[in-house]
Amino acid sequence: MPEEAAAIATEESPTEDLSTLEANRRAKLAKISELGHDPWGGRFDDRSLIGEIRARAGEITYKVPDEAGGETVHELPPLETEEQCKAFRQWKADQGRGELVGPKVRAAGRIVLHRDKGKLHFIDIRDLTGDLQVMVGMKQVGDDWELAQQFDLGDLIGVDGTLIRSNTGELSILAEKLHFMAKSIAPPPDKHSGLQDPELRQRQRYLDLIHTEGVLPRFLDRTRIVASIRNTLAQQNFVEVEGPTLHGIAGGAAAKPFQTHHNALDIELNLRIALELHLKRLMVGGIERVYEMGRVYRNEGISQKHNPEFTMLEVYQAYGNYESMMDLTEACITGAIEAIQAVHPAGARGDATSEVNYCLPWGGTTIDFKPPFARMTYNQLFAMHAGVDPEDEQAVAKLAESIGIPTEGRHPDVIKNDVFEEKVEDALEGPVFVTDYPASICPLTKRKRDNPEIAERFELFIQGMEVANAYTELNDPDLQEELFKTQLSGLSDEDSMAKMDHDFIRALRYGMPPAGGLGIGIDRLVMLLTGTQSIRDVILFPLLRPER
RNA sequence: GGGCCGGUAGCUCAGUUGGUUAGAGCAACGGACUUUUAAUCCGUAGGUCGAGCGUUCGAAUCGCUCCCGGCUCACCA
Repeated sequence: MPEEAAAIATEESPTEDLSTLEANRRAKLAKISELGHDPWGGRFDDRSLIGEIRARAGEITYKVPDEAGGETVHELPPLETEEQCKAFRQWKADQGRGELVGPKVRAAGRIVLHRDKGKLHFIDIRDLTGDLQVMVGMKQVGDDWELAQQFDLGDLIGVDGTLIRSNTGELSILAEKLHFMAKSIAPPPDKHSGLQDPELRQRQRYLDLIHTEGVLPRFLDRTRIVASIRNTLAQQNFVEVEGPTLHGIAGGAAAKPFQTHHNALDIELNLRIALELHLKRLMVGGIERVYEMGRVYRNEGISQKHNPEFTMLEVYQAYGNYESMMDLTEACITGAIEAIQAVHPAGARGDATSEVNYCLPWGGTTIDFKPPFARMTYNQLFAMHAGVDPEDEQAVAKLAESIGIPTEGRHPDVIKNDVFEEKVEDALEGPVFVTDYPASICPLTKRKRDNPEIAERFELFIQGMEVANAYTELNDPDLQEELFKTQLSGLSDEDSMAKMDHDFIRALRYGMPPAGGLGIGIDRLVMLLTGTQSIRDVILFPLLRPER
């Protein structure tokens, strides 16, 4: 053979033995077709969820025919311990005849374990609601026995059979008819340890959902939390809307936007960084209680608490103020806790009562969400955790210097706030509503009537994380315009004119009702309510570098 | 961007001071088994040790560069 040809042959062979595992699975796929089954399945009506099937365990009986031609129906004893199972097997043997009788059931799921014991296979299938054992016996399934030989871990199958218990008490479907739904050509991860590499877990989230314990329930909890918040808001007559995500001017927060371009209009656009300005326009339009829960995009760093796209809830309530938003925040969070606990049996969390447990695990500790949450002023917390009188500018500046915060030529309140972020926020285990912020660091907030130094604002801190932020909103268009200009004063005229949202100011000039406004970071709230330390574990597909 | 740690079979991981042909479990393949529980038992096959360059008689192991990831600090909110 010429050298070149040999080189080509070896170059090509890697693709072929790239995976003998895959080749084996493809061979079985072909065999399934030969046996007259569609290896990619089809509609499968009237199946029950595994959770529903498990709930029917009590219907299983043991029928013993008697001499008169009738039969005696025996209820099954508890079969939880080895002794109980052994005793039941002995009892069955003593009866001489009789059989387990259970309801006919139909299930579908993914094969996650496979124990092949000669002419009887034990197959564990998994669906959204849990796992269930299927017993496939050569005698019981007849022609489908050959199909069962083509099953691999990861395949999706359907089963018709009788719900029974095995000799060891395990609830099982004794299969009578098998159906093939889809072949897993790619081999699944280790059946026991699953995926460990955090990158693979995020990149191939589908595998993580199937194989990593706790992942699917956590994301289902996320969905329940979101649904519950919508419920709470609906009950209080808030109207959900959908604002634009493409903004000419990305306003409503101080963050770097992602930039994009519209071809037909030939204009530059930004992905939104906040929901605020359009929701306020809608309040002008008469939607007095309005909210949006949606994705915002910030072109900034990634950390355990930051993903470039995240879900934000913003709520505005006409004729309310920041204090109305405190009650609403509490209602949303406690409602969400009740919603996720309603689906987890109380015992599963080691809690014998059926009452809602507001103490949720977090790292090695717990967070007590029992309402009402603590409410403390900014200055109180400052004195408590920074150990310095917040009114004493000299002492605050001295403390700032000592922890490396620059003070030269900066506003005392700005220095104070740097110290607050450094010394106080991390110490706030919470939940605690921090109120009465210095007005100078909250330019877009209404001030207290009796004390213009204090802004009507709160932030909710839990475990050092800022979870919610609320204001009594500014509705004076002239003042708003003024503050926009001040905010942009560092930029060139060209830039500042470009960034001034004139339409928003124009809207305010038609009169926006006085209102309370609230923002909640949904991802962070989900982290706290599910005991998850990383934001990437509550986002199904966090941003990753492209695969190389 | 800085510091620390890591990348070995499809998956989970060992691999000594640089020393023979790189190992195990699971998964796969062949065989036994109709009540198993990560089934078990016997046998077989499976590797560009992240990539490249270098040091050396000899490199998974040492050095340099790069790629990828994790943790952490910084940045950002």
